[in-house]
Amino acid sequence: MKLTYTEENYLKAIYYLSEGKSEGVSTNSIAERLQTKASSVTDMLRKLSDKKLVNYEKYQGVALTREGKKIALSTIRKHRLWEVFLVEKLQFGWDEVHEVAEQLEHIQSTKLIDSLDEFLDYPEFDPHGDPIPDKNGKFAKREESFELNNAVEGDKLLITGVNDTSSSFLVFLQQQGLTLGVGLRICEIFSFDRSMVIELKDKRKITLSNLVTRNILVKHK
Amino acid sequence: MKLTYTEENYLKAIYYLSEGKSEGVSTNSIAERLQTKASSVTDMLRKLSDKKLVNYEKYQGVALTREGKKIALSTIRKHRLWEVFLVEKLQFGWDEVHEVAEQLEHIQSTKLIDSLDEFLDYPEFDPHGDPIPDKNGKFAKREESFELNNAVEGDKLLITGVNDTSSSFLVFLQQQGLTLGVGLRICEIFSFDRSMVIELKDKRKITLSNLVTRNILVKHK
DNA sequence: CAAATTTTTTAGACTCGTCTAAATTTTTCT
DNA sequence: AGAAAAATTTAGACGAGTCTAAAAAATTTG
Ligand SMILES: [Mn+2]
Ligand SMILES: [Mn+2]
Ligand SMILES: [Mn+2]
Ligand SMILES: [Mn+2]
Repeated sequence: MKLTYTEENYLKAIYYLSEGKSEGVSTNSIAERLQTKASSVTDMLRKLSDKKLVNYEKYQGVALTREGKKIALSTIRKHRLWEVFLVEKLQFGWDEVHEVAEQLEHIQSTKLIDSLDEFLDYPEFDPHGDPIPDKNGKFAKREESFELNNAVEGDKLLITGVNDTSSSFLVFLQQQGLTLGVGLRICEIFSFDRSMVIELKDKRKITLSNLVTRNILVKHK
Repeated sequence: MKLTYTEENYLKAIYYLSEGKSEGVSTNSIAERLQTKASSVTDMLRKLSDKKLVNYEKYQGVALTREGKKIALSTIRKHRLWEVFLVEKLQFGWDEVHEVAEQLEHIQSTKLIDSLDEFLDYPEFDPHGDPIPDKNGKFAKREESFELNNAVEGDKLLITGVNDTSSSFLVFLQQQGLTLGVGLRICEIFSFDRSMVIELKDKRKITLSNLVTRNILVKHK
């Protein structure tokens, strides 16, 4: 089945919006995510439904079919592999890769993506710590990660990912030296606003607001 | 200026068709090259003309403006750099790269292409021996290359490129061990059909028809 | 040179993805 | 429940890129 750029983006959006949730995904949430109008979404849902990529009933929200999910995962796989390529091989910053990967993920060639996977030595996580589906759509589990704001004083942790992948947040983390794989220790947590003082390997102490700690994923060292 | 995939393909086609020639490029030749209809070409020429990317007068053929040529060269640069990437880094065969490069050439990111160029160590030629324009659109000259059918008995030569980049021709050459950089010596030329017997480094002798030799570029060793 | 042929453009239509405005259905609130 | 609000779909339109069929211009030929 040959899909357009746009159809793939819709499937990916529906996949992300349905993560966790058991009900169908709403028209408005898709519209918001794709920066388009609800009426455009309705049109596309009918089209994807005709192609048996989603189960869609008027006013009832939408869910991916097995085939639709397969395509969404394949697109996510391509996106994340390209992000690894950009960071590892072309020295992009982790805040710079998303926009380009958004284009590269639509290149159609099975051989290309499998060769790229091999060239990158079968990475399991992208530059933001998100797991990369393998050829069959299986994820490596992001082992016992949790959000930094749930840690307690004294914890020694490693950064494994981020929840917010916006450029501004990533640049902020980069400036503070907080990147994937960096180790840290919780020195102090202020209960009145849940802000935290953490210490890095080089003894530098940094204070992070709760907004920040909620968006950093860590695991125990 | 943000161009569509299709507009870039038209500019590239016009560039190739105008190489050498001094008159304008004909509507029909563009249609044939892009596997479309003359009426579609006329529509697009008007559009490109409005954007000042081509000089177009009804019934008079078309030529690229300075800006149009710049975009065509940038697209060709991207195409050829991606082809080098696919062959050098991802182990594609030289017959397999064109189709994928046709997609990759439309990815929009200056940083991406400049980083790729650096990553590949600023290659001057693509896997078919075609020169890669630099950032400013300047080509490395393909030094004193000529078509193999113009060689004479006894010549010792190196393969520098091909005229025909069709998959079937490239697979044929590959099978015969005739790839870029391979050395050969002309043993004999049969005047009745201009077919040639050549000898490779490993002493293997191969007979090539004139159709083949016309499509292989060589230089003196 | 005038007729025949070829090339090119125009006219009108179609698909895709989008939009605005209006209608309809569902949900929320009093 | 019934009204108000919110969510969703429908109707109708548009631009990009394509097509076929027909008209117009240019070129070739007798
Ligand atoms: Mn991304
Ligand atoms: Mn995308
Ligand atoms: Mn090519
Ligand atoms: Mn192309």
